[in-house]
Amino acid sequence: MATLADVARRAGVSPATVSRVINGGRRVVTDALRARVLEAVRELRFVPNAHARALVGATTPAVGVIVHDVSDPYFAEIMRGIQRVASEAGRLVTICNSYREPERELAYVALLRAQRVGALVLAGGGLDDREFAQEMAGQVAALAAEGGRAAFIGRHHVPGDAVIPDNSGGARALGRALVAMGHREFGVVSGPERLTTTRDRLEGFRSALAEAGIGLPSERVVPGGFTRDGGAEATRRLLERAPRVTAIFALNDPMAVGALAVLRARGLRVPGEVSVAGFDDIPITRDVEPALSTVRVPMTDLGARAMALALAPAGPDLRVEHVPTELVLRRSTAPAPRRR
Amino acid sequence: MATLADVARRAGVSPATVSRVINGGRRVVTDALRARVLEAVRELRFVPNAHARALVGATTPAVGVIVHDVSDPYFAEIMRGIQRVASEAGRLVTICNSYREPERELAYVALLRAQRVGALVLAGGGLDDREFAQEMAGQVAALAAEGGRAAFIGRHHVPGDAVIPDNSGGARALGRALVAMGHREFGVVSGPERLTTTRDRLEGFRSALAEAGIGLPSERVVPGGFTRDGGAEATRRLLERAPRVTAIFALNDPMAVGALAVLRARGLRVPGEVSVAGFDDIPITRDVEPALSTVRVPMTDLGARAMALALAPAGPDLRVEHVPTELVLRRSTAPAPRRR
DNA sequence: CTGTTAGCGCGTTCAG
DNA sequence: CTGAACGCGCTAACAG
Repeated sequence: MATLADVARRAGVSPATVSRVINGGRRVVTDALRARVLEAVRELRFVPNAHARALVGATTPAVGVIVHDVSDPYFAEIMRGIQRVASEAGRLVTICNSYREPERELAYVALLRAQRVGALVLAGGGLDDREFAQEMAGQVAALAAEGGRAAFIGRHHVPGDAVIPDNSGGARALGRALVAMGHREFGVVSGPERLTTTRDRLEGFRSALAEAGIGLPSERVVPGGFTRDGGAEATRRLLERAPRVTAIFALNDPMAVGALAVLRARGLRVPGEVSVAGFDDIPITRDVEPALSTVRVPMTDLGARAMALALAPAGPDLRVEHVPTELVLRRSTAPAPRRR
Repeated sequence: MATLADVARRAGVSPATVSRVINGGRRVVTDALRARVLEAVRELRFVPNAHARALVGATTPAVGVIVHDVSDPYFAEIMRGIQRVASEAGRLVTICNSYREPERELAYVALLRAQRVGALVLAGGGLDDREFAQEMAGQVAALAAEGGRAAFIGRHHVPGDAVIPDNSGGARALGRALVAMGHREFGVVSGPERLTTTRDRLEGFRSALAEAGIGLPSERVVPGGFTRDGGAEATRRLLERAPRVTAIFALNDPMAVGALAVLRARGLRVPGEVSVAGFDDIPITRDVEPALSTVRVPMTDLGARAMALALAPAGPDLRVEHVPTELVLRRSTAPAPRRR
């Protein structure tokens, strides 16, 4: 493969000159030479070796992103914002799927550090795990020591820049709305228990019910994976335990879609007999039947802000941005039926 | 940042020994020394610089994937297969979104080459563009010359290993089925015109209609972006031009979902007045109302096969695998109404 | 303006 | 089994 030295030889100039032409912010090379060099570059299909370049301290064009799963629409929307900001900064994004495995997540941070990405965004709620948080904090500190910068999306137990959606407040608003509609028998299709996202949403919802003196016994909170099928499975279990619920809160939209599918299969009318609400407001919420009530999280914005933080010049101060969420009522929620 | 030399100093050994411990396929280092070294590595949170490593010819643990857009469920499913095979091979996947911009796609190939990923999967149909194909062929050849390997998903005009779904055959099967249901007035919600995927699906559908002596005038083929909104927009234009169609074929599922939304908004019953079909069989097809008829493309399998090809030891032979597709009829298609 | 020189951090010879 | 020395491809300092 062609190297800078090859190009220099072919153009009859020194390596340094070729380097100047290629990186040439300044017009420090004669037009005649410059033309000869560019010609040689084209003929040889020369691409400067990014590794050699990074080795001498030049910055990498890449930034890194670690998400749980890009096939999850939540992260897909976040990616859109990330990509927009990165593009504007002339950076290329490399994405890594951790599939919620802490070990893989750490391995990816190491990989991206090894690749010397200057900026790193960690999307996806944090984990309530002391050991993991410590390990991650160490990695992030190492990255910072190398002149890089990491930004988290969601609440984490790791010190670092972060953009945090108001999960608790959104869930509380939803809870209040359902209570106002007369619901008293609630069920929650919950997410993985150790995620801060799960905890915050659950806590907000609980607090709204508590305001009205309504309890939410733990058998009414059924955990599952944050996916459509996870939601379906949890909904089945919930209906076995509490067949008389009139409102189901799924902790994210794909789970809510799974809940709708199960209710339809059982012949329970939504929202006639049971109301259903999700969280996030992913695009599909408008296309299911009935259209899904949910809490809008400005996902694209979240991604854009986090990328901007990660791309900002390093500094000692920790920047944390809190982002509001918004209740969106559609047709899947309605006043509670007289009785079930 | 900690370097290999730092680790060596701390452990009281030579850099070469540290290197051997880290890459140590062989047991060429005493257990005692090895332990000292690993201890130092941990304390310093040392991560070998991937750039320096790549520079001396070692392989990276990373493999690269370039897709149009991971937020498209089609690619998300493909990613699942890719990730599975990569994980089994102990490789980490870095994903790049080209957003269908040829220039960005080429830039990513260069970036990944520069990062010395040994294996590269290019997902997403090819482009009918001579210049682009040539440029890409050059990049892929350069990658091969460096000992790497690229595999394409979909039909491309670039010589290389590939996994190709039977787009044409699937569309033909769908066309025949609709004809058999008595449909005669067709409309197509089409994709970006220069993609081979668009062309192949369109061609297959056309050929099925032609068998029955039915023409498909070009004003009945309305192009749009391969997204839900692109489909909605194209459907609106189609309905203006040809208000009496009884069957709409959207060239992928998200577009079909957009079509359903528009038809619902206009009060046209599906499938009572208009039948709708998509392509790919992404998960959401089961959750829209009515459930969507489509052509199943084994996306996960596509990804897995392509990754396996890219990971296979280099060889001179070109391997191309053709993968069948399968017609899936659900509730969005039905016999043609008597008249409209 | 251009060429020469000296590393960046690592793996890999080659001696010991 | 271990250490010393070299060079991967490039950019940055310094001369000229």
